[in-house]
Amino acid sequence: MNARRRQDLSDNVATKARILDAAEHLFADRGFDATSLRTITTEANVNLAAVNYHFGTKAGLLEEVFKRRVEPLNEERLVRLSKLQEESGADAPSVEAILTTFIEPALRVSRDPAHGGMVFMRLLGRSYAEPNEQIRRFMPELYRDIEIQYGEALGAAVPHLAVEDLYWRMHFVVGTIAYTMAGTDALQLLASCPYCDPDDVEGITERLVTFLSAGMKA
Amino acid sequence: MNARRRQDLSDNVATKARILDAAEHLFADRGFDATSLRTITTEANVNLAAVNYHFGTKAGLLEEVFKRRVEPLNEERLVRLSKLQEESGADAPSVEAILTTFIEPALRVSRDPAHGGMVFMRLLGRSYAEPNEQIRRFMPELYRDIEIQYGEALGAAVPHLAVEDLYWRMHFVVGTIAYTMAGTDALQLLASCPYCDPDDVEGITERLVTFLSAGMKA
DNA sequence: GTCTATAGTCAGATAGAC
DNA sequence: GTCTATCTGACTATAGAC
Repeated sequence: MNARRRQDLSDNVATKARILDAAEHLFADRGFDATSLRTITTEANVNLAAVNYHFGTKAGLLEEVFKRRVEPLNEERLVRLSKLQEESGADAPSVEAILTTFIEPALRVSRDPAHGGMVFMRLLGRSYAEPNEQIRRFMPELYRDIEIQYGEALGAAVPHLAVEDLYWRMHFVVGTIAYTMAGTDALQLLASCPYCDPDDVEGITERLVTFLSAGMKA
Repeated sequence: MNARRRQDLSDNVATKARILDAAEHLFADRGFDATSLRTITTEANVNLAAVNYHFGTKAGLLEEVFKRRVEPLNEERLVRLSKLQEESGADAPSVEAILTTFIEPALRVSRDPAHGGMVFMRLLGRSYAEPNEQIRRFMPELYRDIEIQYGEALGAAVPHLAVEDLYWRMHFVVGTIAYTMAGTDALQLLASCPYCDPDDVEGITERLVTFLSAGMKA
């Protein structure tokens, strides 16, 4: 009996996870609208009706795909930011150090296939610019604490900046990171760079921090 | 007879233009997949079959929507860049001056409703991150000359930079501009900024140039 | 919790009259 | 060049057996 229940539970979890994995991958590759439930359930090796059973609607599935990755990611960012602020004592942490606590957790995720890896990062990057109603509704919620905490930290790091300048620059920072995550080959706009390796995540991170810190302090 | 022919021609042009206008607006608001030909033709006050008659397919319409705006925009950019280089003579133009020739034409377009205005800019910004096959195919073509000319100009302006660093920074620049154009309220991620006015296009341009130039020269 | 079968809707595209 | 009418196919979602 217990074995049976465990089996049921494990199947249940595995089914949900398989759907989430397939959806994540397909949404990242083709976009939300262009991905049908049929394609998702086929790739996940589950029945077509399973999505509606487990997630209610296709939009519900999309939301779960994001929540599963973004919540732990942002928690880690806030923990690192707190630690950094404690270590700095009375001094405000540097812009570089603050941005590093924001970017490095994303870097870690992007290298860990078990947490979505580059696939989810691509999806996340694209989502910042998407008109999809569902995404526009729940994403700001997922980022509320991030905005507040990083706004305060960066404000202390560049106190000479007017408030509106600070916010615009934070906006630019987020945009740059989002587009970089969305895939360096997103539009192959810079297709001709023979030296650029999109898989060199550490190198990109370093370049991002350098570039963004300079802009932030300008 | 002549009057009749002129009328036909004018109807033809007006029909195509009305379809393009409606499609541009609806694609920008809802995205490509989420916009049906029925919605477009209804808003344009033309018959459903007109899209297929004039543009072949829905994808063909999308391509025309982009071409109509991007080609003149990029031509103006290249003219300004050339002029700037002539004026500078043997000296390389500054990063700020180069970026200004890139951003200002977009600014001008965004203020001119007759050329698409903010609506098209939003669509264009989003398109950089879109997985749509059609867009990924024709956009790099539209930007080939831009990439070459600006790559050379910026390379001369920051000669200390390694080639791969230059390309990455160009990528960051394009990403930031695209994201900013995609709509400052794209995800309302920075919703809480009480001072930020998304309609203050000159102010945003100035801030963009400052931010990006600092990053470029870091 | 999983499956089959299907309802109900809407999509892009075209044939053929005018 | 424009229109009506319609084809064909795909989609999400659900009811109900197991």
